[in-house]
Amino acid sequence: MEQKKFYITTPIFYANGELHMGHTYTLVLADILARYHREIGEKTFFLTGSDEHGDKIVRAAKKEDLDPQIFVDDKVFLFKDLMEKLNISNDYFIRTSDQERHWPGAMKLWQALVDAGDIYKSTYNGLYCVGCEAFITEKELVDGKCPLHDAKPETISEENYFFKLSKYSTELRRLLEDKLLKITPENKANELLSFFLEEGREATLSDVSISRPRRDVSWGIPVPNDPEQLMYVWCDALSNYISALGYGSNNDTDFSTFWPADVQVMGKDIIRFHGLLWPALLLSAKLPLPKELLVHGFVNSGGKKMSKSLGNVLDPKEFIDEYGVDALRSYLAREVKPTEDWDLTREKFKEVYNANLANGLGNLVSRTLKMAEQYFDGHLIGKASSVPPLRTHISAIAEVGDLEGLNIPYVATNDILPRYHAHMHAHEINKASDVIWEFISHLDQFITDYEPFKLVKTDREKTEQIIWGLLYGLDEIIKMITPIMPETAQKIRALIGTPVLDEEQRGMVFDVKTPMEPLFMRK
RNA sequence: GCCGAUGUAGUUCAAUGGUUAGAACGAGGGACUCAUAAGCCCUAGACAGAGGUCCGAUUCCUCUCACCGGCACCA
Repeated sequence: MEQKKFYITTPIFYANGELHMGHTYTLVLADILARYHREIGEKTFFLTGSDEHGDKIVRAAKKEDLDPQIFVDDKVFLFKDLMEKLNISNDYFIRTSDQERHWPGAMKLWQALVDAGDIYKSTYNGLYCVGCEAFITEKELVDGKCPLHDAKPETISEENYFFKLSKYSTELRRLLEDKLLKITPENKANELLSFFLEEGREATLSDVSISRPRRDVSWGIPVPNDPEQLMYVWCDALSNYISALGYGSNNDTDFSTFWPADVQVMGKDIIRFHGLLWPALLLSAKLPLPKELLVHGFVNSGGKKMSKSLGNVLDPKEFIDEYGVDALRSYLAREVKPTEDWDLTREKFKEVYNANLANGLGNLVSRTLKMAEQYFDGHLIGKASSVPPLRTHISAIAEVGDLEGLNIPYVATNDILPRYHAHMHAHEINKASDVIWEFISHLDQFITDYEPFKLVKTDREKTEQIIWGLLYGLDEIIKMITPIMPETAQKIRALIGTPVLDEEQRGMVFDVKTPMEPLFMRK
Protein backbone atom coordinates (compact mmCIF):
# COMPACT_ATOMS: atom_id res chain seq x y z
CA MET A 1 0.00 0.00 0.00
CA GLU A 2 1.24 3.43 -0.86
CA GLN A 3 2.30 5.57 2.07
CA LYS A 4 -0.17 8.33 2.83
CA LYS A 5 1.18 11.86 2.55
CA PHE A 6 0.43 14.86 4.70
CA TYR A 7 1.28 18.44 3.77
CA ILE A 8 0.70 21.13 6.37
CA THR A 9 1.55 24.82 6.18
CA THR A 10 1.48 27.90 8.36
CA PRO A 11 1.20 31.34 6.81
CA ILE A 12 4.51 33.01 6.11
CA PHE A 13 5.11 35.62 8.77
CA TYR A 14 5.76 39.22 7.83
CA ALA A 15 9.39 40.04 8.48
CA ASN A 16 8.94 43.46 10.03
CA GLY A 17 9.02 42.50 13.69
CA GLU A 18 9.43 39.66 16.12
CA LEU A 19 7.12 36.68 16.42
CA HIS A 20 4.70 36.95 19.30
CA MET A 21 2.34 34.66 21.17
CA GLY A 22 -0.14 34.53 18.30
CA HIS A 23 2.50 33.31 15.85
CA THR A 24 3.69 30.92 18.52
CA TYR A 25 0.27 29.34 18.67
CA THR A 26 0.11 28.98 14.88
CA LEU A 27 3.50 27.30 14.86
CA VAL A 28 2.84 24.97 17.77
CA LEU A 29 -0.58 23.94 16.48
CA ALA A 30 0.86 23.11 13.06
CA ASP A 31 3.87 21.42 14.62
CA ILE A 32 1.78 19.16 16.84
CA LEU A 33 -0.29 18.09 13.85
CA ALA A 34 2.82 17.57 11.72
CA ARG A 35 4.51 15.50 14.41
CA TYR A 36 1.34 13.49 14.93
CA HIS A 37 1.05 12.63 11.26
CA ARG A 38 4.71 11.64 11.12
CA GLU A 39 4.18 9.53 14.22
CA ILE A 40 1.36 7.54 12.61
CA GLY A 41 3.56 6.85 9.62
CA GLU A 42 2.46 9.39 7.05
CA LYS A 43 4.96 10.98 4.73
CA THR A 44 4.80 14.49 6.10
CA PHE A 45 5.93 17.89 4.89
CA PHE A 46 5.58 20.82 7.24
CA LEU A 47 6.20 24.28 5.81
CA THR A 48 6.56 27.67 7.39
CA GLY A 49 8.43 30.79 6.32
CA SER A 50 8.61 34.53 6.01
CA ASP A 51 6.94 37.15 3.86
CA GLU A 52 9.59 39.75 3.14
CA HIS A 53 8.45 42.13 0.43
CA GLY A 54 6.27 45.23 0.41
CA ASP A 55 6.54 48.92 1.10
CA LYS A 56 6.35 48.44 4.81
CA ILE A 57 9.60 46.51 4.81
CA VAL A 58 11.28 49.05 2.56
CA ARG A 59 10.26 51.88 4.87
CA ALA A 60 11.21 50.03 8.04
CA ALA A 61 14.62 49.22 6.58
CA LYS A 62 15.14 52.80 5.48
CA LYS A 63 14.36 53.99 8.95
CA GLU A 64 17.19 51.89 10.31
CA ASP A 65 19.35 52.87 7.37
CA LEU A 66 19.61 49.27 6.24
CA ASP A 67 19.37 47.52 2.95
CA PRO A 68 15.99 45.68 2.86
CA GLN A 69 17.74 42.36 2.47
CA ILE A 70 19.90 42.91 5.55
CA PHE A 71 16.85 44.08 7.44
CA VAL A 72 14.80 40.97 6.70
CA ASP A 73 17.78 38.68 7.24
CA ASP A 74 17.92 40.00 10.82
CA LYS A 75 14.22 39.37 11.35
CA VAL A 76 14.39 35.90 9.91
CA PHE A 77 17.26 35.11 12.24
CA LEU A 78 15.00 36.02 15.16
CA PHE A 79 12.13 33.94 13.72
CA LYS A 80 14.33 30.91 13.45
CA ASP A 81 15.74 31.43 16.91
CA LEU A 82 12.27 31.33 18.47
CA MET A 83 11.26 28.37 16.32
CA GLU A 84 14.24 26.46 17.57
CA LYS A 85 13.31 27.25 21.15
CA LEU A 86 9.76 26.09 20.45
CA ASN A 87 11.01 22.83 18.98
CA ILE A 88 9.27 23.41 15.67
CA SER A 89 9.92 20.53 13.30
CA ASN A 90 9.33 22.25 9.97
CA ASP A 91 10.79 20.52 6.93
CA TYR A 92 11.50 23.77 5.18
CA PHE A 93 11.52 27.51 5.80
CA ILE A 94 10.53 29.46 2.70
CA ARG A 95 11.53 33.09 2.24
CA THR A 96 9.87 35.25 -0.39
CA SER A 97 13.16 37.04 -1.02
CA ASP A 98 14.76 33.73 -1.98
CA GLN A 99 15.43 34.14 -5.69
CA GLU A 100 16.44 30.52 -6.15
CA ARG A 101 13.69 28.71 -4.33
CA HIS A 102 10.73 31.09 -4.32
CA TRP A 103 10.89 33.40 -7.32
CA PRO A 104 10.63 30.79 -10.06
CA GLY A 105 7.46 29.42 -8.49
CA ALA A 106 5.88 32.85 -8.10
CA MET A 107 6.75 33.66 -11.71
CA LYS A 108 5.43 30.38 -13.00
CA LEU A 109 2.16 30.96 -11.18
CA TRP A 110 1.96 34.46 -12.69
CA GLN A 111 2.57 33.08 -16.13
CA ALA A 112 -0.15 30.48 -15.61
CA LEU A 113 -2.59 33.28 -14.76
CA VAL A 114 -1.55 35.11 -17.93
CA ASP A 115 -1.98 31.95 -19.99
CA ALA A 116 -5.47 31.52 -18.58
CA GLY A 117 -6.28 35.04 -19.77
CA ASP A 118 -6.88 36.22 -16.25
CA ILE A 119 -4.38 39.09 -16.06
CA TYR A 120 -5.07 42.48 -17.58
CA LYS A 121 -3.75 45.98 -17.21
CA SER A 122 -5.91 48.63 -15.64
CA THR A 123 -5.87 51.70 -13.49
CA TYR A 124 -5.67 51.32 -9.77
CA ASN A 125 -7.00 54.19 -7.68
CA GLY A 126 -5.81 54.42 -4.15
CA LEU A 127 -5.19 56.77 -1.30
CA TYR A 128 -1.53 57.55 -1.14
CA CYS A 129 0.22 59.09 1.81
CA VAL A 130 3.29 61.03 0.76
CA GLY A 131 4.82 60.73 4.21
CA CYS A 132 4.43 56.97 4.19
CA GLU A 133 5.37 56.75 0.54
CA ALA A 134 2.70 54.10 0.34
CA PHE A 135 -0.96 53.43 -0.22
CA ILE A 136 -3.09 53.64 2.82
CA THR A 137 -6.51 52.06 3.32
CA GLU A 138 -9.62 53.98 4.28
CA LYS A 139 -9.80 51.93 7.42
CA GLU A 140 -6.43 53.19 8.56
CA LEU A 141 -7.44 56.83 8.30
CA VAL A 142 -8.23 58.85 11.39
CA ASP A 143 -10.46 61.84 10.62
CA GLY A 144 -9.62 61.36 6.98
CA LYS A 145 -5.92 61.72 7.70
CA CYS A 146 -2.96 59.39 7.91
CA PRO A 147 -2.51 58.84 11.64
CA LEU A 148 1.27 58.64 11.32
CA HIS A 149 1.76 61.88 9.43
CA ASP A 150 -1.43 63.73 10.27
CA ALA A 151 -1.77 64.48 6.59
CA LYS A 152 -4.58 64.00 4.11
CA PRO A 153 -3.68 61.29 1.62
CA GLU A 154 -3.96 62.08 -2.06
CA THR A 155 -5.89 59.94 -4.47
CA ILE A 156 -3.54 58.71 -7.10
CA SER A 157 -3.96 56.39 -10.02
CA GLU A 158 -1.43 54.09 -11.51
CA GLU A 159 -1.28 51.40 -14.11
CA ASN A 160 -1.34 47.96 -12.51
CA TYR A 161 -2.02 44.43 -13.51
CA PHE A 162 -5.30 43.03 -12.29
CA PHE A 163 -6.41 39.49 -11.69
CA LYS A 164 -9.88 38.43 -12.79
CA LEU A 165 -11.13 37.28 -9.43
CA SER A 166 -14.67 38.01 -10.63
CA LYS A 167 -14.40 35.22 -13.17
CA TYR A 168 -14.20 32.66 -10.36
CA SER A 169 -17.06 33.96 -8.21
CA THR A 170 -19.54 31.25 -9.12
CA GLU A 171 -17.01 28.47 -8.86
CA LEU A 172 -15.69 29.65 -5.51
CA ARG A 173 -19.14 29.99 -4.11
CA ARG A 174 -20.01 26.49 -5.18
CA LEU A 175 -16.81 25.09 -3.68
CA LEU A 176 -17.53 26.75 -0.35
CA GLU A 177 -21.20 25.83 -0.29
CA ASP A 178 -20.51 22.22 -1.17
CA LYS A 179 -17.64 22.13 1.29
CA LEU A 180 -15.24 20.95 -1.37
CA LEU A 181 -12.96 23.56 0.08
CA LYS A 182 -13.34 22.72 3.74
CA ILE A 183 -13.02 25.56 6.22
CA THR A 184 -12.69 24.73 9.90
CA PRO A 185 -14.63 26.00 11.78
CA GLU A 186 -17.62 26.06 9.47
CA ASN A 187 -18.91 29.47 10.51
CA LYS A 188 -15.83 31.00 8.89
CA ALA A 189 -17.00 29.58 5.58
CA ASN A 190 -20.26 31.43 6.11
CA GLU A 191 -18.33 34.62 6.63
CA LEU A 192 -16.68 34.07 3.29
CA LEU A 193 -19.99 33.32 1.65
CA SER A 194 -21.29 36.67 2.83
CA PHE A 195 -18.98 38.28 0.30
CA PHE A 196 -21.21 36.90 -2.41
CA LEU A 197 -24.11 38.87 -1.05
CA GLU A 198 -24.56 42.59 -1.04
CA GLU A 199 -27.60 44.02 0.68
CA GLY A 200 -29.33 40.70 0.36
CA ARG A 201 -28.65 40.39 -3.35
CA GLU A 202 -26.15 38.24 -5.09
CA ALA A 203 -22.87 39.87 -5.87
CA THR A 204 -19.70 38.89 -7.59
CA LEU A 205 -16.22 39.43 -6.30
CA SER A 206 -14.28 42.36 -7.70
CA ASP A 207 -11.03 41.92 -9.52
CA VAL A 208 -7.90 42.70 -7.55
CA SER A 209 -4.73 44.48 -8.48
CA ILE A 210 -1.78 42.18 -8.23
CA SER A 211 1.16 44.36 -9.18
CA ARG A 212 2.71 47.70 -8.34
CA PRO A 213 4.98 49.90 -10.40
CA ARG A 214 8.60 49.53 -9.49
CA ARG A 215 9.67 52.42 -7.25
CA ASP A 216 13.13 53.83 -6.56
CA VAL A 217 14.03 50.87 -4.39
CA SER A 218 13.29 47.72 -6.32
CA TRP A 219 12.18 45.29 -3.64
CA GLY A 220 9.96 42.51 -4.87
CA ILE A 221 9.53 39.92 -7.55
CA PRO A 222 9.55 41.34 -11.11
CA VAL A 223 6.50 40.66 -13.20
CA PRO A 224 7.48 38.37 -16.07
CA ASN A 225 7.99 40.35 -19.28
CA ASP A 226 7.46 43.70 -17.62
CA PRO A 227 10.46 45.03 -15.71
CA GLU A 228 8.50 48.15 -14.72
CA GLN A 229 6.16 46.18 -12.48
CA LEU A 230 6.64 44.16 -9.30
CA MET A 231 4.24 41.55 -8.00
CA TYR A 232 1.97 42.76 -5.24
CA VAL A 233 1.59 40.62 -2.16
CA TRP A 234 -1.01 38.14 -3.39
CA CYS A 235 0.83 36.31 -6.07
CA ASP A 236 4.13 36.94 -4.33
CA ALA A 237 3.22 35.60 -0.91
CA LEU A 238 0.52 32.99 -1.52
CA SER A 239 2.67 31.21 -4.07
CA ASN A 240 5.07 30.23 -1.26
CA TYR A 241 2.95 27.18 -0.53
CA ILE A 242 3.86 25.69 -3.88
CA SER A 243 7.22 27.30 -4.63
CA ALA A 244 8.59 25.71 -1.46
CA LEU A 245 7.74 22.32 -2.96
CA GLY A 246 9.66 23.13 -6.12
CA TYR A 247 6.80 24.36 -8.30
CA GLY A 248 8.50 26.32 -11.05
CA SER A 249 11.89 24.69 -10.50
CA ASN A 250 13.41 21.85 -12.49
CA ASN A 251 12.81 19.49 -9.56
CA ASP A 252 9.15 19.28 -8.72
CA THR A 253 9.19 15.87 -7.04
CA ASP A 254 7.99 17.35 -3.76
CA PHE A 255 5.32 19.30 -5.57
CA SER A 256 3.88 16.25 -7.23
CA THR A 257 4.15 14.29 -3.99
CA PHE A 258 2.68 16.78 -1.57
CA TRP A 259 0.42 19.24 -3.35
CA PRO A 260 -2.47 19.85 -2.62
CA ALA A 261 -1.98 20.79 1.01
CA ASP A 262 -3.92 18.69 3.48
CA VAL A 263 -4.17 21.44 6.06
CA GLN A 264 -3.31 25.11 5.82
CA VAL A 265 -3.23 26.64 9.28
CA MET A 266 -3.86 30.37 9.73
CA GLY A 267 -5.25 33.05 11.99
CA LYS A 268 -8.75 34.31 11.37
CA ASP A 269 -7.48 37.63 10.04
CA ILE A 270 -6.30 36.18 6.76
CA ILE A 271 -8.99 33.70 5.75
CA ARG A 272 -10.23 36.04 3.10
CA PHE A 273 -7.07 35.74 1.07
CA HIS A 274 -6.74 32.06 1.73
CA GLY A 275 -10.40 31.21 1.30
CA LEU A 276 -11.16 33.27 -1.80
CA LEU A 277 -8.15 34.70 -3.58
CA TRP A 278 -5.77 31.79 -3.11
CA PRO A 279 -8.26 29.20 -4.40
CA ALA A 280 -9.04 31.51 -7.31
CA LEU A 281 -5.37 31.76 -8.24
CA LEU A 282 -5.11 27.98 -8.11
CA LEU A 283 -8.24 27.52 -10.21
CA SER A 284 -6.85 29.91 -12.78
CA ALA A 285 -3.52 28.07 -12.84
CA LYS A 286 -5.42 24.77 -13.06
CA LEU A 287 -3.90 23.44 -9.87
CA PRO A 288 -5.70 21.45 -7.18
CA LEU A 289 -7.05 23.31 -4.16
CA PRO A 290 -5.96 22.76 -0.56
CA LYS A 291 -8.17 20.24 1.20
CA GLU A 292 -8.76 22.19 4.34
CA LEU A 293 -8.13 25.59 5.89
CA LEU A 294 -7.81 25.43 9.65
CA VAL A 295 -8.57 28.84 11.10
CA HIS A 296 -7.55 29.55 14.66
CA GLY A 297 -8.43 32.37 17.05
CA PHE A 298 -6.47 35.17 18.64
CA VAL A 299 -4.82 35.42 22.01
CA ASN A 300 -5.74 37.98 24.64
CA SER A 301 -4.33 38.65 28.05
CA GLY A 302 -6.55 39.51 30.98
CA GLY A 303 -9.50 39.89 28.63
CA LYS A 304 -7.75 42.54 26.53
CA LYS A 305 -5.82 42.42 23.34
CA MET A 306 -2.10 42.36 24.08
CA SER A 307 -0.57 45.76 23.51
CA LYS A 308 2.49 47.64 24.58
CA SER A 309 0.46 50.56 25.87
CA LEU A 310 -1.54 48.28 28.15
CA GLY A 311 1.66 46.57 29.23
CA ASN A 312 0.06 43.14 29.02
CA VAL A 313 2.26 41.67 26.32
CA LEU A 314 3.37 38.15 27.13
CA ASP A 315 6.42 36.85 25.34
CA PRO A 316 6.63 33.12 24.57
CA LYS A 317 10.32 33.14 25.53
CA GLU A 318 9.41 34.18 29.05
CA PHE A 319 7.39 30.97 29.55
CA ILE A 320 9.98 28.78 27.91
CA ASP A 321 12.70 30.16 30.18
CA GLU A 322 10.71 29.75 33.33
CA TYR A 323 8.80 26.51 32.71
CA GLY A 324 10.43 24.81 29.73
CA VAL A 325 9.29 24.49 26.15
CA ASP A 326 7.06 21.48 26.74
CA ALA A 327 5.17 23.33 29.43
CA LEU A 328 4.33 26.04 26.91
CA ARG A 329 3.50 23.53 24.18
CA SER A 330 1.24 21.50 26.41
CA TYR A 331 -0.49 24.64 27.62
CA LEU A 332 -1.20 25.68 24.03
CA ALA A 333 -2.32 22.17 23.19
CA ARG A 334 -4.70 21.57 26.08
CA GLU A 335 -5.93 24.96 27.22
CA VAL A 336 -6.67 26.51 23.84
CA LYS A 337 -9.60 25.48 21.70
CA PRO A 338 -8.08 25.93 18.25
CA THR A 339 -11.01 27.66 16.64
CA GLU A 340 -11.71 30.13 19.45
CA ASP A 341 -10.00 33.15 20.93
CA TRP A 342 -8.21 32.44 24.16
CA ASP A 343 -6.82 34.24 27.15
CA LEU A 344 -3.41 33.91 28.72
CA THR A 345 -2.11 35.27 32.01
CA ARG A 346 0.91 34.34 34.07
CA GLU A 347 -1.36 33.25 36.92
CA LYS A 348 -3.43 30.95 34.72
CA PHE A 349 -0.32 29.46 33.19
CA LYS A 350 1.17 28.68 36.57
CA GLU A 351 -2.03 27.06 37.81
CA VAL A 352 -2.26 24.87 34.74
CA TYR A 353 1.42 23.98 34.93
CA ASN A 354 1.18 22.85 38.54
CA ALA A 355 -2.07 20.95 38.04
CA ASN A 356 -1.27 19.14 34.79
CA LEU A 357 2.46 18.75 34.78
CA ALA A 358 3.86 18.89 38.32
CA ASN A 359 0.94 17.27 40.15
CA GLY A 360 -0.34 15.27 37.20
CA LEU A 361 2.09 13.73 34.78
CA GLY A 362 5.32 14.48 36.67
CA ASN A 363 4.13 13.11 39.98
CA LEU A 364 2.65 9.99 38.36
CA VAL A 365 5.96 9.15 36.70
CA SER A 366 7.76 9.79 39.94
CA ARG A 367 5.59 7.59 42.19
CA THR A 368 5.40 4.76 39.68
CA LEU A 369 9.13 4.56 39.14
CA LYS A 370 9.91 4.86 42.83
CA MET A 371 7.75 1.82 43.59
CA ALA A 372 9.20 -0.13 40.66
CA GLU A 373 12.68 0.62 41.91
CA GLN A 374 12.02 0.05 45.61
CA TYR A 375 10.07 -3.18 45.38
CA PHE A 376 11.41 -4.81 42.23
CA ASP A 377 14.82 -3.22 41.63
CA GLY A 378 13.40 -1.69 38.49
CA HIS A 379 12.91 -5.05 36.79
CA LEU A 380 9.29 -6.04 36.18
CA ILE A 381 7.75 -8.73 34.07
CA GLY A 382 4.09 -8.84 33.19
CA LYS A 383 1.44 -9.06 30.52
CA ALA A 384 -1.66 -7.13 29.66
CA SER A 385 -4.10 -9.86 30.65
CA SER A 386 -2.58 -10.20 34.13
CA VAL A 387 -3.08 -6.60 35.15
CA PRO A 388 -5.93 -6.46 37.68
CA PRO A 389 -9.09 -4.59 36.70
CA LEU A 390 -9.82 -1.05 37.77
CA ARG A 391 -12.08 -0.95 40.78
CA THR A 392 -13.43 2.52 40.36
CA HIS A 393 -16.19 3.30 37.96
CA ILE A 394 -15.04 5.04 34.80
CA SER A 395 -17.83 7.01 33.23
CA ALA A 396 -16.48 7.06 29.69
CA ILE A 397 -16.86 3.32 29.24
CA ALA A 398 -19.68 2.64 31.66
CA GLU A 399 -21.73 1.01 28.88
CA VAL A 400 -19.21 -1.77 28.61
CA GLY A 401 -20.67 -3.20 31.79
CA ASP A 402 -18.98 -4.43 34.94
CA LEU A 403 -15.40 -3.65 35.74
CA GLU A 404 -14.17 -7.25 35.52
CA GLY A 405 -11.45 -7.34 32.90
CA LEU A 406 -11.51 -3.57 32.51
CA ASN A 407 -7.88 -3.04 33.25
CA ILE A 408 -5.38 -0.42 32.18
CA PRO A 409 -4.33 -2.05 28.89
CA TYR A 410 -7.94 -2.76 27.95
CA VAL A 411 -9.05 0.78 28.68
CA ALA A 412 -6.09 2.22 26.78
CA THR A 413 -6.77 0.15 23.68
CA ASN A 414 -10.53 0.29 23.59
CA ASP A 415 -11.35 3.67 24.97
CA ILE A 416 -8.47 6.10 25.34
CA LEU A 417 -6.51 5.55 22.13
CA PRO A 418 -9.48 5.53 19.73
CA ARG A 419 -10.73 8.79 21.16
CA TYR A 420 -7.27 10.32 21.14
CA HIS A 421 -6.76 9.47 17.48
CA ALA A 422 -10.22 10.67 16.48
CA HIS A 423 -9.58 14.06 18.04
CA MET A 424 -6.13 14.37 16.51
CA HIS A 425 -7.53 13.62 13.07
CA ALA A 426 -10.10 16.36 13.60
CA HIS A 427 -7.27 18.74 14.63
CA GLU A 428 -8.85 19.00 18.07
CA ILE A 429 -5.58 18.92 19.91
CA ASN A 430 -7.22 20.27 23.06
CA LYS A 431 -9.65 17.36 23.22
CA ALA A 432 -6.93 14.87 22.39
CA SER A 433 -4.92 16.31 25.29
CA ASP A 434 -7.90 16.02 27.60
CA VAL A 435 -8.06 12.32 26.77
CA ILE A 436 -4.39 11.92 27.73
CA TRP A 437 -5.00 13.54 31.09
CA GLU A 438 -8.10 11.46 31.60
CA PHE A 439 -5.86 8.45 31.27
CA ILE A 440 -3.30 9.90 33.69
CA SER A 441 -6.13 10.26 36.13
CA HIS A 442 -7.10 6.58 35.59
CA LEU A 443 -3.57 5.57 36.50
CA ASP A 444 -3.62 7.62 39.69
CA GLN A 445 -6.98 6.09 40.48
CA PHE A 446 -5.58 2.63 39.87
CA ILE A 447 -2.91 3.24 42.52
CA THR A 448 -5.59 4.33 44.95
CA ASP A 449 -7.67 1.24 44.11
CA TYR A 450 -4.94 -1.26 45.06
CA GLU A 451 -2.51 0.68 47.24
CA PRO A 452 0.46 -1.31 45.92
CA PHE A 453 2.67 0.29 48.59
CA LYS A 454 0.65 -1.71 51.17
CA LEU A 455 -0.13 -4.70 49.03
CA VAL A 456 3.54 -5.38 48.43
CA LYS A 457 3.84 -6.62 52.00
CA THR A 458 1.29 -9.39 51.44
CA ASP A 459 1.15 -10.13 47.71
CA ARG A 460 4.30 -9.39 45.74
CA GLU A 461 3.05 -11.10 42.61
CA LYS A 462 -0.08 -9.01 42.29
CA THR A 463 1.87 -5.87 43.17
CA GLU A 464 4.21 -6.55 40.28
CA GLN A 465 1.27 -6.81 37.87
CA ILE A 466 -0.12 -3.55 39.18
CA ILE A 467 3.08 -1.62 38.77
CA TRP A 468 3.70 -3.31 35.45
CA GLY A 469 0.24 -2.05 34.45
CA LEU A 470 1.26 1.45 35.43
CA LEU A 471 4.38 1.18 33.29
CA TYR A 472 2.26 -0.09 30.43
CA GLY A 473 0.14 3.01 30.91
CA LEU A 474 3.18 5.29 30.87
CA ASP A 475 4.29 3.62 27.66
CA GLU A 476 0.97 4.58 26.07
CA ILE A 477 1.26 8.09 27.47
CA ILE A 478 4.66 8.50 25.87
CA LYS A 479 3.17 7.64 22.49
CA MET A 480 0.33 10.06 22.93
CA ILE A 481 2.37 13.02 24.18
CA THR A 482 5.16 12.65 21.63
CA PRO A 483 3.67 15.20 19.19
CA ILE A 484 2.77 17.59 21.98
CA MET A 485 5.76 17.31 24.31
CA PRO A 486 8.57 15.67 22.36
CA GLU A 487 11.27 16.34 24.96
CA THR A 488 9.22 15.03 27.84
CA ALA A 489 8.27 11.95 25.88
CA GLN A 490 11.95 11.22 25.36
CA LYS A 491 12.77 11.81 29.00
CA ILE A 492 10.13 9.36 30.18
CA ARG A 493 11.21 6.87 27.56
CA ALA A 494 14.76 7.08 28.86
CA LEU A 495 13.45 6.24 32.34
CA ILE A 496 11.13 3.33 31.57
CA GLY A 497 12.98 1.99 28.54
CA THR A 498 11.28 -0.05 25.84
CA PRO A 499 9.61 -3.24 27.03
CA VAL A 500 10.99 -6.46 25.58
CA LEU A 501 9.75 -10.04 25.52
CA ASP A 502 11.53 -12.14 28.17
CA GLU A 503 13.43 -15.31 27.27
CA GLU A 504 10.81 -17.79 28.42
CA GLN A 505 8.10 -15.68 26.80
CA ARG A 506 6.31 -15.25 30.08
CA GLY A 507 5.62 -11.60 29.38
CA MET A 508 7.06 -8.22 28.58
CA VAL A 509 9.87 -6.87 30.70
CA PHE A 510 10.39 -3.29 31.79
CA ASP A 511 13.79 -2.26 33.10
CA VAL A 512 13.33 1.14 34.64
CA LYS A 513 15.40 3.85 36.29
CA THR A 514 14.34 6.29 38.96
CA PRO A 515 14.41 9.92 37.91
CA MET A 516 17.26 11.99 39.29
CA GLU A 517 15.05 15.06 39.51
CA PRO A 518 11.37 15.82 39.00
CA LEU A 519 10.26 16.14 35.38
CA PHE A 520 8.34 19.29 36.24
CA MET A 521 9.37 21.18 39.33
CA ARG A 522 6.42 22.58 41.24
CA LYS A 523 6.20 26.36 40.95
C1' G B 1 -25.69 50.88 10.44
C1' C B 2 -26.13 45.77 8.19
C1' C B 3 -25.12 40.42 8.75
C1' G B 4 -23.60 36.51 12.05
C1' A B 5 -22.14 34.19 16.64
C1' U B 6 -22.02 33.93 21.96
C1' G B 7 -23.89 34.75 27.10
C1' U B 8 -24.24 28.10 32.20
C1' A B 9 -20.50 27.64 39.18
C1' G B 10 -14.65 32.36 41.14
C1' U B 11 -12.34 30.66 36.12
C1' U B 12 -12.38 27.56 31.48
C1' C B 13 -15.80 24.52 29.23
C1' A B 14 -20.02 20.41 28.66
C1' A B 15 -25.03 18.53 28.29
C1' U B 16 -30.45 18.37 28.02
C1' G B 17 -38.21 20.01 25.86
C1' G B 18 -39.45 16.63 31.65
C1' U B 19 -36.86 12.92 38.08
C1' U B 20 -31.02 15.91 42.13
C1' A B 21 -27.76 20.94 34.88
C1' G B 22 -22.10 17.61 34.38
C1' A B 23 -16.48 18.15 34.43
C1' A B 24 -11.71 20.39 35.15
C1' C B 25 -8.87 24.16 37.69
C1' G B 26 -9.30 27.16 41.99
C1' A B 27 -11.54 27.27 47.44
C1' G B 28 -12.82 24.59 52.28
C1' G B 29 -12.69 19.82 55.04
C1' G B 30 -11.10 14.48 55.71
C1' A B 31 -8.56 9.66 55.75
C1' C B 32 -3.90 7.86 53.87
C1' U B 33 1.65 7.87 52.55
C1' C B 34 4.44 4.99 46.95
C1' A B 35 5.16 10.16 45.14
C1' U B 36 7.14 16.71 43.45
C1' A B 37 2.49 17.88 51.02
C1' A B 38 1.57 15.43 44.87
C1' G B 39 -2.56 11.55 44.67
C1' C B 40 -7.55 9.85 46.67
C1' C B 41 -12.44 10.97 49.15
C1' C B 42 -16.12 14.66 50.69
C1' U B 43 -18.30 19.78 50.61
C1' A B 44 -19.74 24.65 48.82
C1' G B 45 -20.81 27.09 44.04
C1' A B 46 -24.14 28.45 37.90
C1' C B 47 -28.50 28.25 33.49
C1' A B 48 -27.62 37.41 31.59
C1' G B 49 -32.79 39.82 32.05
C1' A B 50 -38.03 40.10 30.50
C1' G B 51 -42.00 38.05 27.82
C1' G B 52 -44.13 34.02 24.82
C1' U B 53 -45.19 28.72 22.94
C1' C B 54 -46.03 24.21 25.87
C1' C B 55 -48.93 20.01 30.75
C1' G B 56 -43.65 21.35 31.39
C1' A B 57 -37.89 25.41 29.02
C1' U B 58 -31.62 26.34 30.85
C1' U B 59 -32.93 23.92 26.11
C1' C B 60 -37.72 26.47 21.02
C1' C B 61 -39.51 31.78 19.64
C1' U B 62 -39.47 37.36 20.48
C1' C B 63 -37.41 41.58 22.73
C1' U B 64 -33.67 43.99 25.92
C1' C B 65 -28.80 44.11 27.74
C1' A B 66 -23.64 42.50 27.38
C1' C B 67 -19.58 40.74 24.72
C1' C B 68 -17.30 39.10 20.12
C1' G B 69 -16.59 38.56 14.83
C1' G B 70 -17.35 39.92 9.43
C1' C B 71 -18.67 44.06 6.17
C1' A B 72 -13.09 43.93 -0.31
C1' C B 73 -6.89 45.12 -1.79
C1' C B 74 -4.63 45.47 5.61
C1' A B 75 1.12 40.32 5.96
